[in-house]
Amino acid sequence: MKERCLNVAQTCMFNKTRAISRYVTNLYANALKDVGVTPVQFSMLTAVQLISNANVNNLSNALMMDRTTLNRNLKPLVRDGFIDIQESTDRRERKISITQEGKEVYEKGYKKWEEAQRELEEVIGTEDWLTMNSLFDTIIARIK
Amino acid sequence: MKERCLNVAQTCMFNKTRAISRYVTNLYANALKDVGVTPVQFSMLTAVQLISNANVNNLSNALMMDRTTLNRNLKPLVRDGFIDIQESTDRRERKISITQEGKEVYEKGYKKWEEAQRELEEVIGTEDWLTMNSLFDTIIARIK
DNA sequence: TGATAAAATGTGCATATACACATAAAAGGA
DNA sequence: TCCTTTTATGTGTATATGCACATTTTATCA
Repeated sequence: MKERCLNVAQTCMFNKTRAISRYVTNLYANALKDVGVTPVQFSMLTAVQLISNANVNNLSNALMMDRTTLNRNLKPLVRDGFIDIQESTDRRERKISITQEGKEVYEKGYKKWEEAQRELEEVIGTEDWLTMNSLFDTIIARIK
Repeated sequence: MKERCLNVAQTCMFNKTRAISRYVTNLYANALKDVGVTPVQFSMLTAVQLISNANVNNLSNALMMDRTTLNRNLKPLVRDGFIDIQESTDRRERKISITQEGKEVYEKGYKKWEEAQRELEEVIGTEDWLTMNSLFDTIIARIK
C-alpha cells in the first residue's frame, strides 16, 4: 500500500535519526580526515582520558556503546599506538590508557573537532542547534 | 587536558547524535526482530514501493544514503527474495522492484514499525517527540 | 563520425554495530 | 573448601557505512 509507505517515509523516526546521523558522522569524519582518527575513535580517546584506570565496561558505559563494539573499536587505536592496554590485578579485566602519541593526535583532533562543531552549527542554524542540544541532552538522560 | 575532554564529552554533537542513533536503531531492530528484516531494510522496502521504476541512484537519493552503501544493502533483500533487480533499456542502470514476498513481509513489518514508533514516543515523551519531529524535518530539509 | 564528457554502477578496503555464544576469573555462600 | 553465581572479556557472524578506484554505457559536440 502506497498509503502506508508514504506514512513511513514521512514520519519514521528511525529514518530521520539515521539520515541525520549519517550526515553528522560524515561531517566530523571529513573534519578529522587528516588527523588520523575517525569520529568514533576521537570520542573513545576522550573517554579514556576522562576515566582513569578505565576498563572495557567503564568505557562502553561512558560512551553508551555496546561492550563488544567498543572492544573491537579499540583495535585500530592499539594498532596505531594511540592507546595502551595492560593487565590488571583482577585478571578478568584490562586497563586501558592513552599513550603519548595518542595525546598528541588528540591535540590535532581537538582543533578539527572545534571546526566541525562550528560547521554543523552553521549548517543547522544557531537556534535549532541550541534546540537540538537541549533536546538531545534530555533524550540521553532518558535512555541512559 | 581534562578540560578539553570534558568539553567534548559534554558538548560534542557527534557523540550525542550517534548515541541516540544507536538507541533508536536497536529499538526498531528489536521490534522487527521476528519479521525478518532490519530497520534499514524496512526503509529500503518503503522507498522501493514509493518510487516506481527505481534504480540505485533514485533509491539512494530518496533515502539520503550513499550510493555504494545502498547497493550493498540490496544484496540481503535480493537473497531473501524481497526485492527483484532487472536490466533496463539503458544498460548502465538496473531497475529495482519489490516482490510479492517482499510485500508480505512489509505488511508484518508495518505493524511492528507502528509499535516501535509508539514505544519510542513513550520513551522520549510526547512533547519532546513532537519537538524532535519538527526539528529533524527542518534539519533534513537543510542538509538534503 | 570520433573523441570526450557524463552518467550509472560495481569492488576493495576499512571502520562501526550488536547479538549469540563461549571462556576465565573472582565473589559468595553452605 | 567446594559449588554456584556473578563479573569481565573475547569471538563468530551478519549488517551498515563510505571513500577511492574502476568499468561500462550513454550523451555531447566539434
